[in-house]
Amino acid sequence: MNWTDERVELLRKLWSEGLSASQIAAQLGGVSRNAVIGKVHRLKLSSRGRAAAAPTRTKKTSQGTSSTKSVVRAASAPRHVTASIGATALQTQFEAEPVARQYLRPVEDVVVPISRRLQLVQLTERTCKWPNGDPLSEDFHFCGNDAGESGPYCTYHSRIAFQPAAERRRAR
DNA sequence: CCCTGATTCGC
DNA sequence: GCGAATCAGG
Repeated sequence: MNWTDERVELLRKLWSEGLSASQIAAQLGGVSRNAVIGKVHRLKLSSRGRAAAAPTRTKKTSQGTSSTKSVVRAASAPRHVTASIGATALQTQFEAEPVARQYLRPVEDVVVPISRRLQLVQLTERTCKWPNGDPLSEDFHFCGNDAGESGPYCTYHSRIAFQPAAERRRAR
């Protein structure tokens, strides 16, 4: 994959909108998050928002005898807060979505414990793939909780998906 | 362990 | 210029 003008433009857009490098990579397709980050740097459009920082990194180049322990923290700049729920926020949207906004209220999660409300692109092999909502709706998302290694769902949804015969009779 | 971005450096 | 490997942190 090469960086066409269109792809670079999309990269710029998504990056400025606050999407993570991996999310951008997922939407661009054909590139890794590293590629995205590398490109972002080359385009000199890092920072994304406010002040960058003063890393003062002296890494690589034969790291053997290091004695640098300078810890000078610069004041963190005010962040552009994007609506998010959970650690890995969902900031994914394609074109349309100015409609219904979430009220950041976990109220509707009475039956389904806690959903990380992940978008399809951010599911990994360890995230619960239990779908919630109408696939045709903007609100569609996946549970996203830790699914461990034993299956496609988290412990909660595993029980629903793989109900013991006895329990299933009652549920009917 | 999952994830984030930042940097370096061989290609 | 590109991006994997690596680093540093949450």
